[in-house]
Amino acid sequence: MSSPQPFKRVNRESTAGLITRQLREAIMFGRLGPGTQLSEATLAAEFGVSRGPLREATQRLVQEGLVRAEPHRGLFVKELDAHEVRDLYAARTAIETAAGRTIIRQRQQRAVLALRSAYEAMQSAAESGALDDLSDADLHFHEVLVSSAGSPRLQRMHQTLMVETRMCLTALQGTYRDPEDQVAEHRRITEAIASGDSDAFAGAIEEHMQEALDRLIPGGRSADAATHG
Amino acid sequence: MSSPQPFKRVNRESTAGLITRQLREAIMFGRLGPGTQLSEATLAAEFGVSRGPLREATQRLVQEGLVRAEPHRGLFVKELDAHEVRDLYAARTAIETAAGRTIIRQRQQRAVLALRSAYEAMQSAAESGALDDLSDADLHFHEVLVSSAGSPRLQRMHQTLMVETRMCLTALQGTYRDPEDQVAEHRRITEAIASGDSDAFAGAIEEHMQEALDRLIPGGRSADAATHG
DNA sequence: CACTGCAGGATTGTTGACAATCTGCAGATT
DNA sequence: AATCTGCAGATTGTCAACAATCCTGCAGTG
Repeated sequence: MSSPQPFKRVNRESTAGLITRQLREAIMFGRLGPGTQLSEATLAAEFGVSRGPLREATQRLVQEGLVRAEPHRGLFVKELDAHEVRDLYAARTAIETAAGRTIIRQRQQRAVLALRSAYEAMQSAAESGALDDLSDADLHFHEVLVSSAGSPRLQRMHQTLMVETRMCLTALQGTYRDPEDQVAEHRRITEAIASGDSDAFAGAIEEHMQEALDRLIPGGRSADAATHG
Repeated sequence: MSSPQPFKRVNRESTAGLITRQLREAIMFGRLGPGTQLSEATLAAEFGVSRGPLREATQRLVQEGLVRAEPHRGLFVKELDAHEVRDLYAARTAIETAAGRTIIRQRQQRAVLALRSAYEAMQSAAESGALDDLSDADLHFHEVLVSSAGSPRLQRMHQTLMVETRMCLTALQGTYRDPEDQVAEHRRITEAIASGDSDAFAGAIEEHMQEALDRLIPGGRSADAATHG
């Protein structure tokens, strides 16, 4: 920013906001596994607050789709079955494709630089063999992709999806993947954007998502539209 | 649907849910205009409930992006400036394009039928000169488009966007538009999907959104990326 | 032996009151 | 005259208790 502004804004995050963030992270990284029931009283005691702010926090997570609320029953961490995971990646494909196309249409050089930088972070993480860092860099790459499009709404929707993505990755922690491949796919995405080839980019994203899906749902092929509300 | 299910589920909507819906509608249709401050105490009294459930309801609206919360200041109905409206339609374009492409890829005949039906509803509304009905049918068409893709996440994100869209339409109530054009654009969209031409469809949607934007922001052309945090 | 009805225990949904914070205005000061 | 200080009023943020609802297990009955 151009204005100096020597002091940071004082901590103005609401209690509910703090709790929301902590719970979200706990869910993301599997400390609260899928299906776990969240007891308001227990959590409130743990956080050292009353049930009011805690309720507010959980309601936010419900709206984000991370927590499922059954009336008078309780709150449960959402479980992602194969169908859900497919939907998640379909939604991500939609958002990220749109973001990339926007970047290409606007010929945003800054976005290309940011993506290259994010890509290089992945590369060095892969070289040093830090798999956790590589995973982080991977997610970060996709966040940069969407945020570069400059659409607050797209970005907000994407953030929610990325939290769920992290849940998936946490779930298959321990599974292995060739870091080379992982980096190469992102290289293709980056270069497609850099060269301004919109269709090549869309194809690369599509393939990338399919790749991820195949790893997450080994057996799953078709979505069988039979039981389809 | 095929399963009979002779009884509807008993009314199990929480108080907060009811209030959320009412507030949302009030905002959508301009009964609570942009910038209006929402007083918790006043609203709670009007709804005849305590501040607890009401707070829960407003929090949901905040997360949906319809209401802006300033800490210790109050809640304000969000105002959509030109930049926001552009973003809104960009996001809609992203979602609806993705939905249509999915439908085309899966060759969903049912979706084509549903779209044709929605299109015909627009047509008859246009012929009878019922502009409000035409407007409703228009929004319904886009909802059908997205819901036909069968992606819960896409649909949920789209619903939020459609509420904001309705806000925009409410704002320019009284402005006129040739119903013929409006219907024709949706005809092009429908036929592009029916014929399976993915790129033609994307073009039709793009153009449709641009058309709407031009009407909403008469002077606005470029998004000037200068002040772009 | 299977089904129905009911209390026990626990959880959520709701309420009204209390505390912290912000805005705007009156009054004092330079 | 302009600016700063402090108070009043109003609003939100938080809390602990009350009421309604739901699940579980057991006794009773055909």
